[in-house]
Amino acid sequence: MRYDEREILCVDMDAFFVSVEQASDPSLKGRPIAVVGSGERSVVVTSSYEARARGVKTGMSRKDAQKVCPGVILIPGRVRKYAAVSAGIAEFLQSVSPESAMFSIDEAFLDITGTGFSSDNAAYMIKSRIKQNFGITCTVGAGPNRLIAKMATHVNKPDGYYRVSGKDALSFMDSFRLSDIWGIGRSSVRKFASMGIFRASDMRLFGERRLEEMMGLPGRNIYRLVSGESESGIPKDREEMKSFSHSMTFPKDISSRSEACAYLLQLSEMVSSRARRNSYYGRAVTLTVRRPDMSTLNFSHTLSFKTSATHHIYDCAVKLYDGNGVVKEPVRLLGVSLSGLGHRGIASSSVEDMITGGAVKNRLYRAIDAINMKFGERTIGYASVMKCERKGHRIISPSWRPDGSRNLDMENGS
DNA sequence: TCTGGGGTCCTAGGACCC
DNA sequence: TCTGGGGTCCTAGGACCC
Repeated sequence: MRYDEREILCVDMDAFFVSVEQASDPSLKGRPIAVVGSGERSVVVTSSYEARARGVKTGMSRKDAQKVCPGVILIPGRVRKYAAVSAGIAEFLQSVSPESAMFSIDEAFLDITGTGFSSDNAAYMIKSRIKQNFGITCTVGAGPNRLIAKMATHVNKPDGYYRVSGKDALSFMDSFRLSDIWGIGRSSVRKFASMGIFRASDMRLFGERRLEEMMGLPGRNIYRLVSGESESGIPKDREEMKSFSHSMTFPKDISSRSEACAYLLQLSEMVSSRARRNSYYGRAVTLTVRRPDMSTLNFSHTLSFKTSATHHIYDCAVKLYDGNGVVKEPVRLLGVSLSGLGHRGIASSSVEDMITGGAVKNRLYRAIDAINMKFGERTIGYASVMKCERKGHRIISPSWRPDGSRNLDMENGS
């Protein structure tokens, strides 16, 4: 296999949210801490290495974390703070190479080919500057493409560095279990295990042709992954969003329609105000319903027009709720998503609205958005939403991007 | 008192049109 | 009238990522 003569770095922050908390409160250093969401049913998002050593894992419920690690310090996440640090890091990395991009809030790729830096020099410089300027450590992986650079960060984590040359790429990939390869998830691992394939080397022995015959295109793509093939280019920051969504797991499963509708209104408002703030309009509304047994259903409907109006999205969500018999069983989670996005729409003025006062509603949304922007989320809102037990807007996620229209306007920010 | 939230991409069948 | 093919849109579901 041949690789381009490129030097790609992957810069991965170590326990990012936790590290930011420790940098701003040094008394937390060296202690078992975990950043969590705020709901009763929220989970661990990130934990310190001390907590990990005592069994705390990402995705664990708060209770389980406290059970395996008594005395663990649970800290509700502050997304704005993390986003600000992430943006600072992005700016710094741009100065190292203009061919760089944050891939998520805590991870970046750089192409340093032609910058005059060797991978080793760039890596050590980046590590020391990030430590100096932001008070946190990171791990750098280097390789001929993005996949290998990313996989190389797994070798010496935390606060490490590892480089893989093009000629070592295959044997490097062969050293991983399938489950540790970026892009191969639990479901694929299970499927391959049933075929007697456990490691990258097993799969390469199995052969690309056979895999493609058995699994089609996805088989071939996975074969290429385990062979260390991937794009070497740096992904440009995506400018256009494809969808906006919000969902909510309730403290207790709900079964009344009126309660569900209040939450649907709240979720519709969260989605549509985000769309309006970023000048998007969407056509497709999807309702997500999770049952107490965790089974999850999606129902969607495509409107004949693009909209960013709360009442259009809400009406659609309620129709999907009513039209699919959702009310018959208790609900653990509800979600509303808007997709089919574009920058032109009819605001809140469908033809019916022109007659029924949509233009008035449109002005009302603008006023509500302006007030909430100025004085804080939900300074003004729907009365039925105010009754909701779960006020939402609190759960954090590591995937929010430091810029653009990703959701940074959450609470618990600084 | 198990199991969050926000995204992207892909597949597959059916409807519908040419 | 019968037949088939291609293309696109819609809906539902799944896999995977951070």
